[in-house]
Amino acid sequence: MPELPEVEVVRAGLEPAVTGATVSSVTVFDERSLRRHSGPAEDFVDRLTGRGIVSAERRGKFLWLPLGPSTASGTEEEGPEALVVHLGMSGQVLLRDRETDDRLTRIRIELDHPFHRQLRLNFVDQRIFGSMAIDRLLQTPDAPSGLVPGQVAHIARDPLDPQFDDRLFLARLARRNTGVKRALLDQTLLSGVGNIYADEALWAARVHFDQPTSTLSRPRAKLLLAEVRLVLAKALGEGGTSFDAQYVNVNGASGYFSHSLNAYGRQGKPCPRCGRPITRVSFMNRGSHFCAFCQRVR
DNA sequence: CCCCTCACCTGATCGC
DNA sequence: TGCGATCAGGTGAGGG
Repeated sequence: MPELPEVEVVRAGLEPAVTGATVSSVTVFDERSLRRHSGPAEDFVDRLTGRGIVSAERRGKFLWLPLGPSTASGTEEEGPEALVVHLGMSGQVLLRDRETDDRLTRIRIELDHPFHRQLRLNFVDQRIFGSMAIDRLLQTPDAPSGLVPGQVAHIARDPLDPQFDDRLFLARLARRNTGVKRALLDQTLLSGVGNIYADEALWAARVHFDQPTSTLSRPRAKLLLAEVRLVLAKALGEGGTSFDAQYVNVNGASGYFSHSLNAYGRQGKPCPRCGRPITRVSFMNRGSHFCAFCQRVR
């Protein structure tokens, strides 16, 4: 699902259900879904079983559930840990009762919750680009208040984060020597933006995807950042973008934002601004959708 | 250090 | 119906 709005929909759906719950059992059906876990499946299962879940956090497209103290004694000086989830291209976290199975479930986590009683988290992932992992929580240099998993430490804040630093972003962007869409997709520069919302924000700001970052004027860069924020916030308000049942919230429901797309997936259809057809070109092994009239390199 | 390409995967869908 | 080709919203390792 997974750009910022879709991941945030999952995080927000998970939070009330998992906070205060205890992991009662873990089943790994496909070990490839542990690609970001350093260790075998048994290690993942052992370290997760019996742990309490403290909250549900997110940075960019990474999601994590901080864990309470381990019941295994003597190892707590290692510091706090979290269950890290990345949805990749096709991952879902589905909140179910203990009887419900989902096709393509790669990992199943069963929870006991004081109010919601017995729950089941099915991690479903067609392409297995997503993953779960247990990772240590670290203090990051840019976050005096926040702990993030080690594997998320290099990810920048997202533009909806109140602590996102606009001036720092604009300065780093201007120093880049690449095309602006590449920069938008670079999660170490700003996080949460993927192919859909990059194309949508570029369309809204009337910027060509391959405009060199070094020649993008500061006013246009600021406008682009503002449009990134707008499109992310709007999509979040509509429950994310889903074209099919692949992108859903924790209850399996789809978002509505696909009805609001102006450029992404609309090749051949009229640009909502000027009426000329939207172009699709291959770029970075994916599609870039833009209006060749409204969005020109300059 | 920065930038870019590519490998990693499966399943749904489309055209023949 | 069947079969091969094509496509999909992400990330990080490794080469230049």
